[in-house]
Amino acid sequence: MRKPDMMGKDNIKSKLRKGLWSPEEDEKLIRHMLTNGQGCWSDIARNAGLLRCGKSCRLRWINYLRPDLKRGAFSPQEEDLIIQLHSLLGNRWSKIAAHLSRRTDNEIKNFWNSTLKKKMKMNTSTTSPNNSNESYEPNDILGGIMPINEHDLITMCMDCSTSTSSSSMQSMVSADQFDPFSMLIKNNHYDMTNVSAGFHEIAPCMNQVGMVERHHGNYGILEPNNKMGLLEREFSLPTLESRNIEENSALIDVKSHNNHFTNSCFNNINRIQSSKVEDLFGFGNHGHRVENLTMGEWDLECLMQDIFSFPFLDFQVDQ
DNA sequence: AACAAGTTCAACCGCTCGGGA
DNA sequence: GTCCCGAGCGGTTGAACTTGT
Repeated sequence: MRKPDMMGKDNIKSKLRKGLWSPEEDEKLIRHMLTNGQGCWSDIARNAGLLRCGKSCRLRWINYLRPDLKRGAFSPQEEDLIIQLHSLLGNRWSKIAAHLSRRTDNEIKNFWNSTLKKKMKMNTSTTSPNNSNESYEPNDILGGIMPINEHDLITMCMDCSTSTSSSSMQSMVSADQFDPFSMLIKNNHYDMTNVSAGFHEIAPCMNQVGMVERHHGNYGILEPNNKMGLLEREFSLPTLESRNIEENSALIDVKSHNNHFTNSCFNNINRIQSSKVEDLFGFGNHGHRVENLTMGEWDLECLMQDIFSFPFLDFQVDQ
């Protein structure tokens, strides 16, 4: 025998609307959010007079109705940044979104799956005939790869020290791919000579390089007294705290730095030899703790933050 | 003009995680 | 300790739209 209230819950659940949102529903939600601010989503759904579950309201607000969203096509800079971040973070869309101003994880995910994935695939097949059958799939975590052009590859080969055999280099870098993380380490002056001793020797250093914790994923707090017109979408909301790129008026011009990037990278190859960073650190094995840090925890945020301070990445004002 | 095939993207689903009782 | 609930995340779906024939 089921409890009466549970049956009531089921009744309510079955009455909830699904599918596309109507303009009326949108307006109700916007109006409620602007007058009452963010709270418990199931309460919001109820109080706004919406026959939707809280989850649906949250998604609609975050991905579509939020007034501080940037709509429209992704700029080349954003595209580059997504590629870069995805090579480092993999499918951690929310983390990637946190570094793109006013874009949602859903939007980025869709953009990646519909556009960038194909582009990467095409790049791979044009620059590397040997890999033509392989789809572009970055390694799970920091062993991610980044496509580069043939010129850069040649440059890298020339820069590579004589102590590095071409075969050992190939074991780390395929014809059109290389591992950016080694370069990240280099640019932070981490001593890669001892890297194979284990990640736990490096992790403490990472907290000493001015890596200040930054919080992501908070979509801001609404001003309850905002009286601006609903449909004009000119609400004065606090900016998203995590939207650091444009707030810093800066976007990475990745392409122009491939040479710096790759040269720095390969200056380290003779030290790192053929070991991939993920192998050295055991990143391939998710969930393993190394000195109280899991991969998900060990300051990817800080790492990403630090990436943007690296000298090899010029920041340009995006206007 | 009509249809098929391909693409995009809003929304859903299932899962994990954290906090509170 | 564990149960419940809400928030958030990533994968997936399918309707709407676009492009090709």
